Amino acid sequence: MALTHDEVIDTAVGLLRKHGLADLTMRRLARELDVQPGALYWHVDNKQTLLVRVSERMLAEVTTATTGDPVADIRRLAGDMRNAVLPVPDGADVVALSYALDADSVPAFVRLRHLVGALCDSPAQTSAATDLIVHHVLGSIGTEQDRRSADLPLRGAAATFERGLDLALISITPTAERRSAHGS
Amino acid sequence: MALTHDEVIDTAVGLLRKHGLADLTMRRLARELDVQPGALYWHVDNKQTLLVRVSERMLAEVTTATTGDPVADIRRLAGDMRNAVLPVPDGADVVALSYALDADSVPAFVRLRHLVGALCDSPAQTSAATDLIVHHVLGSIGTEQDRRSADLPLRGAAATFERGLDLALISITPTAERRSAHGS
DNA sequence: ACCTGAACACCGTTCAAGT
DNA sequence: ACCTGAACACCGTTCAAGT
Repeated sequence: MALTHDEVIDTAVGLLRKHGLADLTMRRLARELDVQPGALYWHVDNKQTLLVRVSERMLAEVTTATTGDPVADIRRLAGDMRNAVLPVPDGADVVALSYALDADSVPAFVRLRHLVGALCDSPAQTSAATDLIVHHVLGSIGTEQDRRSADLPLRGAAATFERGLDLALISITPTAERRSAHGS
Repeated sequence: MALTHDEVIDTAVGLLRKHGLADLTMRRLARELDVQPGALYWHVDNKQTLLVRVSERMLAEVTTATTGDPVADIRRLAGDMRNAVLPVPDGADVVALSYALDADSVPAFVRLRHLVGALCDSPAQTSAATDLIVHHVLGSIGTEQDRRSADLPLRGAAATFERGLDLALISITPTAERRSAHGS
């Protein structure tokens, strides 16, 4: 039976999940699929675009329901992204690449932008705030993954992630709401 | 004359600056220095620690003078980091690695943390805000470099960088100061 | 102390040729 | 249409042996 594009991507995600980027090579991927390395190039253009597809697959299931409160929704969405990417070694690097090259094709990013937009006055502010949040989410995960792979202590990674996210949210939350959020 | 550690790092920085990570290989580095690849391992443990030293070298000259206003100083320091890293292809990735593995050995990061601390009430808030700012700075640069190397348009990268930084600063600036800053 | 030579176990990508 | 076989031009790292 012939290889499919999806089969290639799924196997690539599995390889990344198990061993990280160092073992996600075109040759290892081919071995895993019992084909010659050259066969992969019928299904993907090159390794870079393969990684973009891998990133999209990793975030495909991050589609939280809306509660009506944008701040709460952003917090959940960011948390879900973290949960999806953190267990995949080097996941943050791969996702950062796809955010840079093709952010619009990742529903989770599109949705985040939409939620942030509900709190902002201008498109420029929406862009800046979305970027700030994405950079923090991916930066936190990346640091955590780099430290884990070097066997360094993680200190309170989850808490630092949440606190940084809260700071980013404060900057786009009207003062009135902010006061009530602090009280809760 | 014998090779020195500094000579190895300097040549590595030059290679990164000219061609990016894809051409900063141990073998290419050895060729540039007119030695056999194995010789490098007398001077550095492995490629990963070489990259950490390269990052430290890249940021070594980012040591802006203090003006007394922490917000202005943070803005300058962040801008100087951007100017130092942006022209070096894949520089953001390399610096992110060293921030994760050994942030305390990079004076620019230590100084940023100190400046942020002057605006925060607790060590936990200082950590969170420093992380937020560093993630934004490196994330912005990384996105810009990924897009540049893929020949994609950069849109207003510099403006988005500044706006995101401003948002991060708002979150740790007392309301009173914020109002006067907006007026200036 | 510092480096060479040579090896080991790999890479991404291309492309004529097969089916 | 989809894949093999084989090549091209590379990798990071180790280590006995030389000076």
